[in-house]
Amino acid sequence: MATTRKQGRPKSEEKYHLILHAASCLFLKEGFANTSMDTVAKASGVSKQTVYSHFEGKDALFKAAISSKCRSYQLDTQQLIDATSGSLSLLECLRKVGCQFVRLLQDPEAIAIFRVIIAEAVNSPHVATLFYQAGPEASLSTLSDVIEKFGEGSLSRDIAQQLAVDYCALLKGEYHTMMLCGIQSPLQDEAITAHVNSAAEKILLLFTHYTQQRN
Amino acid sequence: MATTRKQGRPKSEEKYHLILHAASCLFLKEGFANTSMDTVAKASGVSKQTVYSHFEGKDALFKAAISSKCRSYQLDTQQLIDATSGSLSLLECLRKVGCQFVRLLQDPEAIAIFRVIIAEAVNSPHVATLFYQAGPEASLSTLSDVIEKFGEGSLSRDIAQQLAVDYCALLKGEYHTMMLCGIQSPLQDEAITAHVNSAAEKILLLFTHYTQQRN
DNA sequence: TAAATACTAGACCGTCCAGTTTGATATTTA
DNA sequence: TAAATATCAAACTGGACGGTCTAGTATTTA
Repeated sequence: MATTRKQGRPKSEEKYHLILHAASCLFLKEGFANTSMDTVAKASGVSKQTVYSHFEGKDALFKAAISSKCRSYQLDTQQLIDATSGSLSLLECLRKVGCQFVRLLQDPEAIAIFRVIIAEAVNSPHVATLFYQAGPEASLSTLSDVIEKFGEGSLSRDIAQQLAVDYCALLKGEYHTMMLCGIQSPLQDEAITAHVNSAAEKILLLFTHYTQQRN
Repeated sequence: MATTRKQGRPKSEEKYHLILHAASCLFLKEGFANTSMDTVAKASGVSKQTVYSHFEGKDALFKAAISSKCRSYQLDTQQLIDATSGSLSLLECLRKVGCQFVRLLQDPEAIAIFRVIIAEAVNSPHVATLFYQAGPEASLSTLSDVIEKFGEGSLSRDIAQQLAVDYCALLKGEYHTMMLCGIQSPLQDEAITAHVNSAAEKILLLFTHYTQQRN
């Protein structure tokens, strides 16, 4: 019984992914309510019945589509860990991760995910939780690891965590809210750098304040 | 022609407000898509036709309802202005406005407005802009006035503005995002005070840093 | 009183849409 | 080949909803 294959024609994995991809795009572009199952079927080049054979219903499809998108939106944690063991100073390290973070915040698709999540948070709390854990929570946790490491023992885990939250908050600033409201377009590269530098310096100031306090 | 009264029975102002109130509640609780005109009519104790006689259609009603709600969600600016001319220190002043701000951020109804605005930002950009100006923008502007005043000339308008944004960002922290995602309930009073104190101290640190730099 | 407008209750229309059903074809295993 | 399952195309069901229409009643001004 090594491989108990089901009898009959197997479900096409390709079609599964076609459907998922089309659904993700549509949900992000149009929102949950404005995306119909017929449209999804048409967009994936598949019959409606096939959509229903791969996914139980609209809710299940939404959950699957958003979940798959979440996976592709995370900070590059490996790069961060490399940075701490390298020769970078805290300031340089903060700048590096800050740029990554701001680019993530500015990404139109990430904004779209955020919008859809918030809109459906009441109806799909599970999806919202999933998104939060895969996105913000994971980023914060990595960032606070980095900060703690630079503290070299003179910074409690709590304070490191708090500095990570503060840094993210400063990086968001007003831009994030404005983008969610659709009244701010993504920043240019130069503006991003300037913004990140400013935020990183502020955090560094707080960091030295907290580490000195300990001495 | 002092008062050119229209002939016939006048529209009832009371009914207008009943409709608006019911619509606001429903839009906030259920969102735009999940609120039907029939439900609005029923909830306001008015016939459907009357709803349509007071408002052109669902979009117009939404716009009016959200606009009216926005008006009731602002920082108490008068109180802030009083505070600056009183004997309060900057720290005390920051604490005071911070508490007000956090309470606003935590208010379930304010969160609901935010959610609806974000969800409909693409379809109703005008409403989103209106909300942003009446809410966040107005608060920020008042707050930066206060900070600038405390700078007593040694703080440029730009820096004051930036500090105001930073303060708001720190006050939001992760809580705001979490609440929008529905994975955080409002803080207790003690927690609010602690959070506000911590943020205010950080801003004070930055404030003294920037003012000393000028000397 | 007469004209004009507001309001009600409910039927009605057209559309959209989630999900089902049907009947034929394709693919896979036994 | 036969049984089993996937897929397709298209029709269909049932319900929700935005918006209109009707016919009768209420209120206001001239």
